[in-house]
Formats: sequence, C-alpha cells, structure tokens
Amino acid sequence: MPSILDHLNPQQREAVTHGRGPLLVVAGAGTGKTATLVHRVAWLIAEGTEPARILLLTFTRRAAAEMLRRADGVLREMETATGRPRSSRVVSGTFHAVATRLLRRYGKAIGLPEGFSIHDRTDSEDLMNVLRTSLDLAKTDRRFPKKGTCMNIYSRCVNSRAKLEEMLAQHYPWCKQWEAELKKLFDAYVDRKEAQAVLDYDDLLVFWHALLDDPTAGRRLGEQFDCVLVDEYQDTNRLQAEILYRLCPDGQGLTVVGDDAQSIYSFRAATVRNILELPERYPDLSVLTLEQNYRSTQPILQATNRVIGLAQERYRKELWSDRSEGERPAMVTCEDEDDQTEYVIRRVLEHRESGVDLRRQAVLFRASHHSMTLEAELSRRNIPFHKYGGLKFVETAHIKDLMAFLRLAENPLDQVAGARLLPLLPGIGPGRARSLMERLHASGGDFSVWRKWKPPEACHKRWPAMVELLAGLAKSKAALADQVHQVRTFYTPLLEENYDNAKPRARDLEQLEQIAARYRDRRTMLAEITLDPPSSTQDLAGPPRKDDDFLVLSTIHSAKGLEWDAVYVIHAADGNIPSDMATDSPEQIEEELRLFYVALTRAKNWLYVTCPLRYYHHSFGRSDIHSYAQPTRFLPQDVAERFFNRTTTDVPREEDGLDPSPGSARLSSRDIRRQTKRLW
DNA sequence: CTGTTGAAATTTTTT
DNA sequence: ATTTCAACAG
Repeated sequence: MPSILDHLNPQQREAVTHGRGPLLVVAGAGTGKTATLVHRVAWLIAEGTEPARILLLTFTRRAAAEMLRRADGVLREMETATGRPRSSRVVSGTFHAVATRLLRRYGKAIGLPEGFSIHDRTDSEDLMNVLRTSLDLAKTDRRFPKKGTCMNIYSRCVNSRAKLEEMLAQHYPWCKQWEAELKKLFDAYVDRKEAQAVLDYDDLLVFWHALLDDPTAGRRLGEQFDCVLVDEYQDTNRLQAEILYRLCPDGQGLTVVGDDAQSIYSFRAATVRNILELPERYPDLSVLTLEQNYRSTQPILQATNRVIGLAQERYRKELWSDRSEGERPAMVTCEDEDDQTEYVIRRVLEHRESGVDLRRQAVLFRASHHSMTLEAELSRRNIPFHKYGGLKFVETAHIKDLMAFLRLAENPLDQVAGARLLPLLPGIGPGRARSLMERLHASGGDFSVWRKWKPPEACHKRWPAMVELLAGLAKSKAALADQVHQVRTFYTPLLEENYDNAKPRARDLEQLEQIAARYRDRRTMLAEITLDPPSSTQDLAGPPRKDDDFLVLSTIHSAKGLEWDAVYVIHAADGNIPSDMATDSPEQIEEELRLFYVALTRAKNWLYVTCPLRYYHHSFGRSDIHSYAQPTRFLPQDVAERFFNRTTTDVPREEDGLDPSPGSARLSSRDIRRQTKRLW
C-alpha cells in the first residue's frame, strides 16, 4: 500500500489517509488537488469501502470521468491481489446529474413522475416569457424586467434560499417596484412546471434537497453513501451546501476540496461563504492546506501570488514551486485589438516552432465575444483552433428544433417544446401553437387529437405528416438514431425555409444523428445533453484524433481546472477585466480579481497578459472613433513589477509580406489601413 | 391569427 | 450589431 503514497507530498498523504471525520482540503491552484481526490477515492476503496457507497460530486461530468479513470489506475498499482476492486461503481457526476439519477429512481416518493423532462436555461426563459406575456406584464407603462432578468432573479432566490424581497434589495434594486408582479409570475412559473412534468436546473437541486427531508425516502437516501467527496467546493451555492449537510449531518465521511481564491461562480449564486464558514458548521472539521505547486514556474507563481494578495478575505496560503527556472510573465501593451491579435498569433507560432504543440497553448478571455477578431484571423491563416465556452453547439436554433421533436415525443405535456416546433410550419404562429398544446394537454398527451384539427391553408399538406411523426415517435421502440433520422427527414425542408445558411446546419443534424447512436435511450440523451452540453461540434463528435493539433480558445470560466504550457490572457483592459458589468459592489470586483487569478494560474511555463490601448467603437466601420483603455486595475505597480512590461514594438517584427508560406500572408487589408492612418 | 417591417433598447461568465 | 417590441397588411 505505501507504494501509491510515495508520489504524494506529506500534506497530500495526510489528506488521502484522513479518517472519517469531516475534512476540508484547501488546495491552491496546481497543487495536485485532483491527484489527492483521486487517491483518496482509491484509498477508501482499498480500505474496504464499497464503491457504490461512495458519492463523488464534481463540477463537470468530464472531471468525474477523468477522476474515476485515474482512480482505477491507482487501484491497479496498489496490487490488491485477488478480486481487484474497481472504481467504476462509484456514484459520480455533477450535483445536477446525480440529482437527476436519484430523482428518476426515488422521485416517486415525493410525487414526481418518473419521465419528467429537464429544461435548460433557454427553455426556462422561454416558459418565463410565455407567462410574462399572458399575465400582461409585457406591456406595462414602466417596462417590466425581461425574461432573462426574471429568470436570474428567480434562480438566485432558489439557489441561495433567500426571500425575494431581500434578493431584490441586495442584487436587483432597480426591480424592487415589481416585487408583487414578480411573486405572481414566479408562482405561475412553478405551477406551470408542475402541470407539465418539467424540472429546470434549480428544481433538480430543490427536489433532491426535499427528497432528503422525506422521512422514509430521505433516510434511505442518506444511508446510501458512506463517503461523500466534493470537488470545487468554493463554487457551490447555499442550496448545494444544504444538500451536503443533509447527506452528512455530522460530517462523518465528508471530504470537500476547494480553493476560496478560485471562487468564480457567484452569478450562479455560488458563495465563498460555504468554504469560509465550513469550520463553524462542523466544529470537528480538519483543515489541510496544499501549497506546493507542481504546475507553474516560480517566476509565474511570484506574480500570481501578488495578484491574489490583493484579495481581502481568504484562507492564507503562499504557493511555491521547486521549478525555480523560468521566464518572468509578460505584460504586453498593444496598440489596438488587431495589434494584440497579431502579437498573440506570432508568439503562438514561435512556441510551436520550438516544439510546443498548439494544443498545449491557450488563449483566455473574460467574455466569449472577446475572441472574435482572433478567431477570424486564425481562420484566415488556416491555424486550427477549438473554442470552449460561449454559444454551444446544442444552443443553436436548428439543434434545439430537432431536439424539440424528441422532447415533445418524450413528454407531450412539455409546452416549451411544442411552442418551439409547431410554429416551424407556415400558418402556425404562437396563438395556434398554444391552442394545439392545450388540446394535447387536455387529452393527456395523446397526439391523435391533432388529427381532428383543421390546419390553415398554408400547411394543410404537411400537417398530417407532422402528427404521424410525433405519434409514431411517442411510442417508438426504434433505435434512437433511426428516430433522429425520421425527424431529420421531416425537418430538413423546414430548415431551408426558416433559416439562412441551411447547408452547414443540415450537416450538424447529420452529425447529431450519428451521435444519437451512442445513447442508451431517448430520455438519457435528452437529459445528458441538457445537463452537460458538449462545448462544440468537435466535442460531440468524440475525442479529437491524436494527430490533430489545435490552439485552445476559452473563456476563463471554462478554463477552470485546466492547464497549458503557454497561456495568453487577452483584453486585460479595465472594463473587460474586471468586466464593466461586474463592478457595482466590492464583492463583485473581488470575484473578478479571482477570475483573473484563475486565468493566470493556468500557465505552466509561459504567461502573457495583453492589453490593447485603443478600442474602436465600430469595429468594421469606416469611423475612426475610439477610446483609450486602462490596463486592468488588478496589476497595480507593486504587482506589475513581477511582470516584464513590454509593448509590441519592443519585439522585432517579422518583415511584412516576406513570409513564403501561402495562406499566411503578413499583410492584411487592416494592416494597410492602419499604416495609412499613421499618416495623420 | 400570422408574418413582416421598422424602431428602440441592450450588450458576461454557465449547471 | 443583435435582440425585442409595436404596428400593420393579409
């Protein structure tokens, strides 16, 4: 047994072999947090805990799969002679995914239908919008908050378990006047979900929480797990914390791992309070801190330690590394966005020349659209890249349309699905869609009532096919890929009528058909895709082939937990980092600081922070109106001295236009315009 | 009731 | 620049 502990440092070893008492591991960035958790899972199994009695909660599904894979490796190393235990039966996933599994199985105890549908954020907003309109809130004299805002308020109340009144006062003061209307709206929203057998993201947690409260089912559920391990605890919200308290009332068997310095999800109602106040909750809590960083060079750590030093409240820790050699991180001032793009690409290619593959380099940014210019330029030069975060493949209109067919077949009461797919037919708009869904609801979800409906002229030919398709799918036992194929056959002509650039969209649908084959059944596919949306088409298509190499582009949020040899943090201008949207309160600003810290600590060997000086107001227009940006406030003088300060002109530029390889011309039309502008 | 057109408002991060 | 809302013609 000791052999597997050999790779671990003393603090990690202590965490891995800790007994049954509640344990908090405060693990700084890159301190081997995942390794520790993985070894602890393996250790528990080796010590005789039944895998199925271990619950491992992670932030993404991918993280869960990765951890279990590694835990198996560790178990194998332990050489537990006969009947080697495996981690495959550990219950693992995100809070939401685990909740779904438990609720399908035990939800009946609290009157939840087994076949409930799950709404993603957009679906929830759509439903909210329908109610907002039908309650006549849309056209009041003073304008009522939009669907997205309503949803945010609702979700925040639920997740932080706070009263609407306090929530409005604290976070949405400009909506205070609408308190009474919002109450009515939220009541209607809750009732409507109940009538349609629909759960939204928040409901998954709420119902899990409630189920744990049930005298019989709750007891069984609570006794189901001996050990509960939670990763990224700093990004849990109050509701999630309460679920944990119910799972482990006395803290026995509970291990949570997190880093308060990396808490970046407060907009989703996550609160650092959970981790900061855990010692009060469990008086016998053991706190272990991991400070040895295995990821970054010492010069990078010296810089990032200074940055997080600006934070007010945190568990004190000073990260260090024995990788003392290394380049100091660079703070690069660029003339404008184009200059920044140019600089980043040049550096990326230089690193690739010296043997650092593109996939070992990442460009990080605060908001998804910050990478637009860069994406355009990378495409132009045929440099492959893969973007994480931002608009997802499954959020595009055509994928949502196709999924709406499957969803309605699965749950005919799901009005949002109906309201999405019915108006695809000409002659059917919101009004007719609503009345059709009402008929369907009245019949208890029997599609044959639609056969009697007289469709308007515009779609009377296609209507019967639509009805037969849905009725067929509803009771279909066919393979999922075949079902998707049927939908695709019916839907493709509609796609061409309803959207521009139908061709690439049609290709996406073909791809979705392939992917459907991988799921056990329709319900599983729908749930998994809404709970863990693949971040791009490539992601959906499966693991990338070993031989292709692509640069990683990612929002900082989506970069959480990952690392690269070279990291470029772009648009580090005040207003972007911190985002102007998030500078109302000191707490928000502090979160933006942590976000910046997360970005910087992704780097192993090279770190570049770039900041354009000038922002043009009309990015593609002829106007030359621009404003000047300040570098981020998170690099004040005493922090900045840990960086090399550069401007792009310090670095010798390659001679313009002399690059011989085709498709990578150095002189773009924008360069020419910029040079022209230097004349005045 | 649908579908189109023009005017007005708004712009982050995501399970 | 994109999304949302109101007005109007069919």
